[in-house]
Amino acid sequence: MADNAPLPRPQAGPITSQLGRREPDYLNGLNPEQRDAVLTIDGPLLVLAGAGTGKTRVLTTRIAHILTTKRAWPSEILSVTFTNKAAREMKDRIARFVGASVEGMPWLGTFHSISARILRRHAELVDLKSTFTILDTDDQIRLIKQLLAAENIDEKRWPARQFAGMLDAWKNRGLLPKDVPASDSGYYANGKGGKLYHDYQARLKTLNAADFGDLLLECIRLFRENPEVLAEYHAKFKYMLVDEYQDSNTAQYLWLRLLAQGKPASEANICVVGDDDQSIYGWRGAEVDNILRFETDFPGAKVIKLERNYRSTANILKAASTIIANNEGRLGKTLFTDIAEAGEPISFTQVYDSEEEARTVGEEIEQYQRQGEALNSMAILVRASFQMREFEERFITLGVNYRVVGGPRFYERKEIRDALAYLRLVAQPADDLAFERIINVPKRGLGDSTVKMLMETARHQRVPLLQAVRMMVETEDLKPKQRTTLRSLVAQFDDWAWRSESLPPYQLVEHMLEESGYMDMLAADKSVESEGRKENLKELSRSMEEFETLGGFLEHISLVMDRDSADASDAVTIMTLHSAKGLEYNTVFLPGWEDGTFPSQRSMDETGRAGLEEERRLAYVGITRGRKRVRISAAQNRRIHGLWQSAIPSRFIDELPPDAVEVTDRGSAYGGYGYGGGATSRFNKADPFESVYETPGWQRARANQSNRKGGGPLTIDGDLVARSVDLGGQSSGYALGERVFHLKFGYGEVIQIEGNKLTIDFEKAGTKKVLESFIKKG
DNA sequence: TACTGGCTAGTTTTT
DNA sequence: CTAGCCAGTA
Repeated sequence: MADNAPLPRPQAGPITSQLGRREPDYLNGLNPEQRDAVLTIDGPLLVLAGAGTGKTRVLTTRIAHILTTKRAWPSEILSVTFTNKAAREMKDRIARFVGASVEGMPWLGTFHSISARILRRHAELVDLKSTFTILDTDDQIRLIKQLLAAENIDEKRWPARQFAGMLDAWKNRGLLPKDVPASDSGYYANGKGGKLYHDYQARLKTLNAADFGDLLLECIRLFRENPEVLAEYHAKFKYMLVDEYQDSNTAQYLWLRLLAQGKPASEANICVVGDDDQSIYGWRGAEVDNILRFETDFPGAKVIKLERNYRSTANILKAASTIIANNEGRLGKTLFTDIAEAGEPISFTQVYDSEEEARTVGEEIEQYQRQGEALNSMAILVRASFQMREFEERFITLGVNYRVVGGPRFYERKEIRDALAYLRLVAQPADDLAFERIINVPKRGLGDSTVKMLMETARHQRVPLLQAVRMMVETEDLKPKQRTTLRSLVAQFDDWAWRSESLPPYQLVEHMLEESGYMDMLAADKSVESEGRKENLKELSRSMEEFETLGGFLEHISLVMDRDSADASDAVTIMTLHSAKGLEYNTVFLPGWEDGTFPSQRSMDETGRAGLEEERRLAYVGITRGRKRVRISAAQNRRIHGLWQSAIPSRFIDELPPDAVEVTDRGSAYGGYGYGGGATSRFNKADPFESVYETPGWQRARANQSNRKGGGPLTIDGDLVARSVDLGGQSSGYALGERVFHLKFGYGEVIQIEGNKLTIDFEKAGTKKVLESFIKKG
């Protein structure tokens, strides 16, 4: 963590210099609502900030205001964000207001980094040591696999990933092992889910480790079980601020509530900022309800809506607002702008296939570039990452510079994780997961059987693996070859541990990689990737230069996993809609607006109407990223899982306001079948919304369905799916005991029904949970 | 212990 | 289609 360093005492200078003025500088240029949000600092406050309405500005100015009016010291403000990027941006902006003295805002950070900080202070109260390791998903899976093996659970049938997902969901909901309802834990591995969770937690304690979920969950437990600790934080935090509140999950909500309990709810100095229309992480446990319920949680809360948009043209705002208006259960905001000119209409282009889509987008990008637009000001936002490849390929042939945001992150790359495992083991010799990772990397001739033996000893003696190695090399149990290898490995680690006292971390890692043979391994590797891997390791060492202690660096990498694209070159950005939240571009391309792709079929199948609404919010996020220009496209044909499928334009196209949209249909020119009677026809109707279900898109959707082979249930209809989900299993088209047929699994019998998910005992494939839409009556 | 073919599964991912 | 994982073989 960058702010781990001792804090400089805040300087009174810049603060007092602001006092005595009637109208501080930082209030200049704020609109009335923004100003209100900045100045209302006592009592609960909910700021509903639509896209591009100056949310971050309000948040940072508010902090600046609290500081300059001396209502609190930097260390007395708790300010929470979801991403490191947001935290960093806030720090930078506050520093600009108040001067460098704020560099030391120690409690400005992500939920996770702040929780980790608190936990390290009171680690012993939650059965950890303050040096505990933070596990990432990779370690988590490895650990779960071990537990599954110990329980003799078939990994094929009960994948570790699935259990990791369940664990995550439980922790997101703030549930300790004892709190998980039996109906929940009973499902996995025939009722062993609860026990596994319990064992998993126990294992974490012996490893002196916590996973991401634990950072919050254990913090909550700490507060609940130790009121005196909680009281300490009540006294400490005079003001609380939360960014992107719509993305908070139950655990984060509980965490905040506990910390806000120092005062009666109606007097809590808590300010949450968010936009219910940009809640796109429901599938990850985010509860939009948290923001919708704020006024109930904190009675008398003031609500301020920021609706004046400073980013986009009127046409873009109109399109976004019209689409999002189709959602129910909103707090209801409408964006508006002062800019008189409507700007370019949103364009919608239908193309023959995804290849042509990439070609078209490529051409347009080159055209805008010729007109003087920087590639940096253009972005392609896709629903799913598989859509990216086609654009990348096209840009390579065109020679257009591009940058992909997302994908495997730097710290998740294999070679980086290997290097980190070496470092972790030096910092924490009890880190068994790290040990297992590198014991045979590079290859040392220490295979499964040796590792098994070591683990056996470790378990019996109740010591970490590295310690078990020390014991084993003194016995005759190992084969001579392995014994020699292990002996020198231990000696190496002792040497590294000793060196770590004097060498700065970046030199230590270079030394270790060289000495361990890792670099030799890469040098011997003739594959294309090995060069890149070496580069990455160099980059790792470079990034470590600013850290003085190994512990400080490790904390940083486990929590601050951001992929800083330090790349300053001019390039088009390709990324998912999810990662685009919070960003803006002059020109935004939104390809792949086909029903099934976007909105994604799976979202609708799994969560029905709620899923569709979240997809719609994604559309809203996508459109509002554009400042000047938004260009939507849909392919008539797309290859999914290797086979070509014809697709109809997204239902969201039908929800766009016709007078802000311009339609072209390139697809028909290529002999593809267009839809309706000419591309623009449907937008010429007096009121395209008089019946949404009569629009060509829908008619085609319906026609498509009745033609589907097998004539399965209408899964494309959000309403129908939603109904079956909402009624909690009563409305399934299937009955318990019914014989059904699944294209892949064959015949089987329905043994459980949950909404549109059926558990079926297949004759050949065993028991599986499948979506109703994938089966038919047998 | 290390490699290679066959098989399976296949959204979104702030920490 | 294709990438990642496991099981069987050298």
